[in-house]
Amino acid sequence: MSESDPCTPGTLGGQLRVSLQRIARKLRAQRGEADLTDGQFAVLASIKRHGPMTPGALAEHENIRPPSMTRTVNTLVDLGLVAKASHESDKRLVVVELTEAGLNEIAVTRRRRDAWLTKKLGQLTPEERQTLADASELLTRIASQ
Amino acid sequence: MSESDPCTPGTLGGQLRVSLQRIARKLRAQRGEADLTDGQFAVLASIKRHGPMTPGALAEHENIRPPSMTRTVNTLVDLGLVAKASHESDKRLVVVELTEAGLNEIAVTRRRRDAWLTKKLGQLTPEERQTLADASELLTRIASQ
DNA sequence: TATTGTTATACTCTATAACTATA
DNA sequence: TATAGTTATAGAGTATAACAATA
Repeated sequence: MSESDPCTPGTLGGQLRVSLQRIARKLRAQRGEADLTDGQFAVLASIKRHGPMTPGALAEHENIRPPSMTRTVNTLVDLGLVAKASHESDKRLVVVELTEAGLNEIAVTRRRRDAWLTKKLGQLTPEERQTLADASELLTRIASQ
Repeated sequence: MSESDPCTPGTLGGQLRVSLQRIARKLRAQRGEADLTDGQFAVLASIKRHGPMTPGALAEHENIRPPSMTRTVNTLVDLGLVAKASHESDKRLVVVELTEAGLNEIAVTRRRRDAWLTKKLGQLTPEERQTLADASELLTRIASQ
């Protein structure tokens, strides 16, 4: 009945959820004024990771509806960060690909967003950083299931 | 060029940020149809944690502007989850407090939101859960600085 | 005159439904 | 007929600016 045993899945679940949401919120708050929104940046990162994709595939990937993705993609096109190409064989399809500027934007934005967390991590001990590195892998595994 | 040493603050920062945002997003996706929004729930949790507060204080707490908080609070009042009272001495102030229903809503929502993560944690080894428990504390410390 | 809260209004991101073009 | 993408329109949630009440 040690309800407070921190390693019971139930107890840990509640505690971990709170800490994860709190830090995620803090991370989000580091976004600069002229920065891309989370949704816009996620599209760039998705294309970089998985290669050029159709708007439909991007929408499914980001868990939003196709019309919303059309808007996001058009914004990115206007910003010159992605380009639309037509599919070779199936003319219904649009393929969204990164431009040079888009690729560069990913690097710049990542650097800026990492800065806050990197600074905080520098204040930890090597052991604590190792714990977070291990946790990072576990969380990625959980999230991908 | 061990750019990939996972315990360098810089490398870990990028990797951890990605995993944190991914899991936070997944957690958010567990929100049910009839569930409160994150902003609404945060208000309830904030009042429970810190006691009755003015809309202004809540707005500052949640990093949104006062007019937005007025809207959120009014929605919660309509739902019967909070109540507005007037301040004893300063009649400009409104004090927002939890109702019984609001207190109950916190418990129910927490239980529902914890369910998904708890299930995932049950599939880990005790050692892995300990790692996440340790990480949870570290992340809370980082977020509160 | 300063402060607190609210109202009026607009912008962003998302959604559903209807439309166009292609298979 | 079915599918991919888009356009049209609407609903949250947030913001800024202007206003009312109180200190």
